[in-house]
Amino acid sequence: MDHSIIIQHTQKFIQLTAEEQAYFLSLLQEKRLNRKAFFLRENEVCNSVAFVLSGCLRAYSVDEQGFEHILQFAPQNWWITDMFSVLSGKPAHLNIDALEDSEILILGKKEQEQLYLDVPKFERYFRILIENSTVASRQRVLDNLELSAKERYAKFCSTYPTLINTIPQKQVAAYIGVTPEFLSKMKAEYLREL
Amino acid sequence: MDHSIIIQHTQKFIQLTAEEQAYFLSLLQEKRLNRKAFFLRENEVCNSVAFVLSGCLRAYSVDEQGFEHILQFAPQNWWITDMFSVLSGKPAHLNIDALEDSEILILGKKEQEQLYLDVPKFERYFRILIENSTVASRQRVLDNLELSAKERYAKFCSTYPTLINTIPQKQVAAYIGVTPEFLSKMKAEYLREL
DNA sequence: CGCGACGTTGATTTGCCTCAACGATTGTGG
DNA sequence: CCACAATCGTTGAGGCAAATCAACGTCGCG
Repeated sequence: MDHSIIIQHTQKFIQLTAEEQAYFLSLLQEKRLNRKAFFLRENEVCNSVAFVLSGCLRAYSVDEQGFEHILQFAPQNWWITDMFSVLSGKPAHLNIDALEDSEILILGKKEQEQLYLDVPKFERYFRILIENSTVASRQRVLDNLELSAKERYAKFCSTYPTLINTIPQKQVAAYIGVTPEFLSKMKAEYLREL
Repeated sequence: MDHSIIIQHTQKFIQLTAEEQAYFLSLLQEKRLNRKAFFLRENEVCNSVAFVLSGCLRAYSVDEQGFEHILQFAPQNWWITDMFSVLSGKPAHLNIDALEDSEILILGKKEQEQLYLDVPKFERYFRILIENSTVASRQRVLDNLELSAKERYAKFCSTYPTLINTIPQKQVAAYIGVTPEFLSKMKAEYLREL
């Protein structure tokens, strides 16, 4: 696996010495996830965070009628976890699995806390990531309140241009909050307009 | 104004000496906001965070058709700001105003950064708050995806029992994402069932 | 080959919106 | 202190966006 990817990612936010890089990598556990394999199942307690080296993961919940609703996609260079479970120590509400064969690096909660103590720069790294995550999820709340299904689809296409061509369309539907049938009809109408 | 309220709030998360408390308070600027007065207007750059001592604020955006969509209520003991604008230095998308006569304490961005340097415990305080905020807004995204309007209303009532009786019903509608007319009809139906 | 997952399309239904009219309450200026 | 406007909540008739249900074609894969 190519671990340089995660180092490159940290370098967008903080400067690390070679020793700090090596130490950081030593705390990470690598793992392959085949398509449909789980990183986390609901009702398990989650005590780690995953970084995606290749492939794509998703976090979703399943409602009473068995429908999946996707909270987050995590393609290359994204972190993913159930923050509620990690912070509270309670069982997760989310499922996290792989949409395609993927390679991930896992950072345990204990290792993360130790990392903060040994290399405080990482506090900054993760703080920036969580700040961005908060801004993004708040914006998504507003998008769901003010945009129509068509507008949400258009916004998704412009925000995640690479994902549209790689993941099944029904996964996009489960993210923007419409049925797969309706998304299909929207696309047909959209293309007819061109 | 009763500044002890904010000290009590910090004490839920961190332990402060008398000196640290006094220093913290010295960085805060107090302000009265009458009903309908703004803390922030969209297109302004926001460079501070507000803590509500009394009253209630709200953060909302206005769509193309002039409809308001509420992202957050901030009653007593809540912090509120446009995090996107504070972090990026770009113009705010949100409006923040007072639903009733309110008293707030304002912490400027510079003062906050100085506070982190002088009393690192506050990094922990604000980190915990932002973590909780992330978990909450992510959960709200899922709620909007999987719950019906009736269920969202029921959840709002159980999550914010005090707010239901103090704020106008149309504000609740703008938060859960329905028209005021439809919320009225839902309530009528709800009461008829009892 | 045959099965399962996916996408498409059509007919029908429904949850929620739109528009309009009407009291009740609040607040405000004369 | 009253008159009036403004805001709010309620109710009803009708409309639309999106869901539901069902049928069918396609593709990848064991």
